[in-house]
Amino acid sequence: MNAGRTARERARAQLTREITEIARRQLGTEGAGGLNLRAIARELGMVSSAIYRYYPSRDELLTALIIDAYTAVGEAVERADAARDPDDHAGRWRAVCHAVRDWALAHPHEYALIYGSPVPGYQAPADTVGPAVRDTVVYGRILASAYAAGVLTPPDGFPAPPPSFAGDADAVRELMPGLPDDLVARAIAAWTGLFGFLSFELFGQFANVIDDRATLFEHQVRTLGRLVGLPAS
Amino acid sequence: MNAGRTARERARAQLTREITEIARRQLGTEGAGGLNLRAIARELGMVSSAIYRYYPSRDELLTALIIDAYTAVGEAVERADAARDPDDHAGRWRAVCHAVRDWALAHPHEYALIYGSPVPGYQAPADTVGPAVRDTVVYGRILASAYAAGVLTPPDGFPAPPPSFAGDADAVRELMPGLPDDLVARAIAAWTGLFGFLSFELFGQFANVIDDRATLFEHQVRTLGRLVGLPAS
DNA sequence: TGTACATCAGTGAACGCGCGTTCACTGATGTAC
DNA sequence: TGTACATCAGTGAACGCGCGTTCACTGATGTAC
Repeated sequence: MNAGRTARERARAQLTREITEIARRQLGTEGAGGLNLRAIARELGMVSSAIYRYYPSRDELLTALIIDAYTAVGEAVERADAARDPDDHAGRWRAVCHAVRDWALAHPHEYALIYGSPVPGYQAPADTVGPAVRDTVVYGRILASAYAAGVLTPPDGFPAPPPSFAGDADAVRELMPGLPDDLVARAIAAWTGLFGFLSFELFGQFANVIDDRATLFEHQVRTLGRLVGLPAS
Repeated sequence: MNAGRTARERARAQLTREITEIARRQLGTEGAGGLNLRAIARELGMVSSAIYRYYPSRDELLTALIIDAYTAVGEAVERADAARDPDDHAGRWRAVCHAVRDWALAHPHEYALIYGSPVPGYQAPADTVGPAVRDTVVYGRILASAYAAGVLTPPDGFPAPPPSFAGDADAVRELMPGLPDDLVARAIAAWTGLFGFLSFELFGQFANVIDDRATLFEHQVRTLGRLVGLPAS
């Protein structure tokens, strides 16, 4: 990501960027399966084999798109969180949720790429893991901070997780240090509730049923926030 | 779906079934985009054009697969619900959730077909609508029955939906007659929470984090059930 | 500062492959009298 | 019960299309002395 000193380096960075941009646009019309190296080359006025100077294969290009998508939503979430008063934990949670939704609505096919059906025959390499959890890291930070501040007051009347959950709770707790198992489980329920809503909205399950999705989303976000114990605000 | 009196009719029904079965298997290895009429014909030992006696196009075959998938999960849910004591509303809810999950784990690619990313360039025709809501109809029936029996006791401490939700609540209420707006909103949160969990599980978001998914699922189902007010059981 | 050599972006041809769909046809199955 | 005709499943050839990837090459850009 450095500036690139020589003309060659700058040209290479520029073309790499153009290739991924065109590929991203292809996602929008054809989906991940329709990613087409020859069409990209055509649009750039190059011969198809020239693409191989930039990406060694179709799969590598797909990996770059996936990492870009995770990075984009992660950055959006980080920005939204940073713009809030750090002590306004409920506001930060809502800001994060809306950042994910705004990004998803603006980039539905990139959302589908990372949160929809896996691309058949494609195996995500290890370097997608870091970018993939960037948004979840922010989420975990908010909850950990709220818990440490003693402002998490989860509603009563819910069951406690079984002891056998303890192992997985430890793994998730690395993202939200300090939270007891009960709240870790609720945190997962809220997080999956967020993406469950967005997948229903983006993948068409709400068609002809829910019209005012923004209103319902805002309400669901507040409901899920309360479930993990964030203040009503 | 009648028996088919003439040999021709029986042969036609049989071959139609075989075509969809092979197509379903293709989904598993190639995804929806890889649906391949020529490969199906090859496997049946027919010439590729013969497929057109059974399905007028690739899209029609895809539509049949989608309807089959919705029907399969709908029937699984109906069976699970029917096997329970009708007054055990919490048990019926859990049975429904487990039926969806069991079906999804047994048929991950069909789950992806109906609850994952939309197939690019494919527009679902109107006759998918009925099968698509079959599971939701069962869900709504359980909640309506529990509400009518006066056994829904939703936990306190959650926000009320805004008045602007009333219109969409009316639409959803057709599936769960009698429920107040507040519970309709919670019902949607629980339903999206169910599918949000399953999509995370099936699409790989839990990889390397949640190992004992059955345990966490059972717990989340109980948590979501309580959220809509079902008894703890 | 100029020269010799190394690096590398892009070319063009080729390989091997497979797709969905149309159409005129043959021959077996079904139907009406 | 037998015959004449209609229906329809499956054939085989063809159309038009495009894909990912490899490879030997040319010529421009960059580097070391």
